[in-house]
Amino acid sequence: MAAFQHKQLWESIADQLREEILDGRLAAGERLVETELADRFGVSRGPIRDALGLLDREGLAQNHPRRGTFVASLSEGDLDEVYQLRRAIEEAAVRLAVTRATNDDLAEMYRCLAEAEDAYLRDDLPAAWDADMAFHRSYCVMSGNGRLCAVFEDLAAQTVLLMRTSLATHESLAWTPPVELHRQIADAIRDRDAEAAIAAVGAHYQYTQNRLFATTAATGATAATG
Amino acid sequence: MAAFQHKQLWESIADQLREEILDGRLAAGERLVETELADRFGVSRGPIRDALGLLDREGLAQNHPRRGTFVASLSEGDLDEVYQLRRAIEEAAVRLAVTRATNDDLAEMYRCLAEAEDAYLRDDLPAAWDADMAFHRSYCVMSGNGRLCAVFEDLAAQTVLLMRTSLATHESLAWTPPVELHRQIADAIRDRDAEAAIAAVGAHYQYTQNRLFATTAATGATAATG
DNA sequence: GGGAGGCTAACTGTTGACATTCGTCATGTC
DNA sequence: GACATGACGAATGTCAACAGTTAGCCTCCC
Repeated sequence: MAAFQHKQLWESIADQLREEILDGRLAAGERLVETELADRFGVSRGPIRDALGLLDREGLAQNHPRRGTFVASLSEGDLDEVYQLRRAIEEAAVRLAVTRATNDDLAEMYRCLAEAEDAYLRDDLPAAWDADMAFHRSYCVMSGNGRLCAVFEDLAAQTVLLMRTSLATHESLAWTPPVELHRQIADAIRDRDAEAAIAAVGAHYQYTQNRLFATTAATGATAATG
Repeated sequence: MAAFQHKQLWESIADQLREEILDGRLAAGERLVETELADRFGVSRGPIRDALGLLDREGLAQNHPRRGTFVASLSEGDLDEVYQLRRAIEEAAVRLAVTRATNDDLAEMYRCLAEAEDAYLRDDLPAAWDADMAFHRSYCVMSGNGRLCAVFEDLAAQTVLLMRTSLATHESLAWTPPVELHRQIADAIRDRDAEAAIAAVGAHYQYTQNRLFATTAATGATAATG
């Protein structure tokens, strides 16, 4: 199951590009020229195309046939979609997690939670966001559902991209995430209370979406993109 | 927005292969040799590789690096995963659908429902399954969430594959789907009652999973695959 | 006779090159 | 002066070929 398998060339390239997109080194909307990337990575265009294809399906890049691939530039409509889906995914995740979580799982979850809270107190926002995502990831993994985790990972990456790009310029988005709501989720999972856990996830996203809606409404929504 | 865009070669090939996999012409576990497919479609291996890559990410094929691509053979564990995710996705879909559904949308949904019921009465199981899936699809589209629809489509295809393959030999799987539960979903959406709609979807999947669990438990679960 | 080792064939991963298409710029006309 | 038209350049889609690896089979040895 865990046999070490040679990482494909295009897989490594995709990892590298994904990191750069999420870091912001590759700006949203930037064109990804196959020949340039091929030169840069010292490979031919084949693996580059495979890597770009993966990023396209992950939602981090957008491919327009015969016109090229661009770093995804996500709109506020995309933000809505991502958060709606994340709520659905995570509600299902906690429903399963309460029945499957081991003590080690719970410890890992609380560790992420503590790290996030600690980072907030230190005013280290990037670290806080990372730990926050790790917390959400922890109970998705607990669900034991690989497909669910895969969808979560895609949405997590797109969330990071959303925060990194246009929407990040709205300084009001650098708000303090609701640590109290996070703790409600964690405690409900620990107590094996499915209904409470689902309600806590729902409350979390209700709060987040209200917050985001207030922000985007205040700045004036730019309607359509791509 | 709806500009006619040239369909890529690999996209057409993926469509064709997907159809054959879901039809059963390509059996589960069967090897998909790139050179053979290239000869068959009269193209080179490039577009074939792209098509297989798409099917891999859709869950209809499984690629083992350096060993080849095979038609996915899904286990009972996969069945659990798919249904857990479908429940999550569709609960979210109806929550959104109740706020967005137009009269035309509702009419289309009830048309699918009627067609499904009609097919059941005619004992035309394949047509019934198709109409059933079209019913589920109808309210996913209503959600207006493109990412949600994309995930649904992947899961729908995998559901068809599950029914077509190993599990289809269990004749008890050819049960009469719960038309009453379907109607509850439809009526709740029509009445713009989100809570009732979500509950109806939950009840539908609770019933289905109980049914499937009873079936697989009775036939003896074959534990792991791949 | 059974098992380990090497050999062969086939397929995948990758590469470089060609043809087609899209965007851009310059030119000509109204 | 502004718009439409044509040509040029560049990048993508596709193709054919090479190298590395995997799986299967045969042979040899115990």
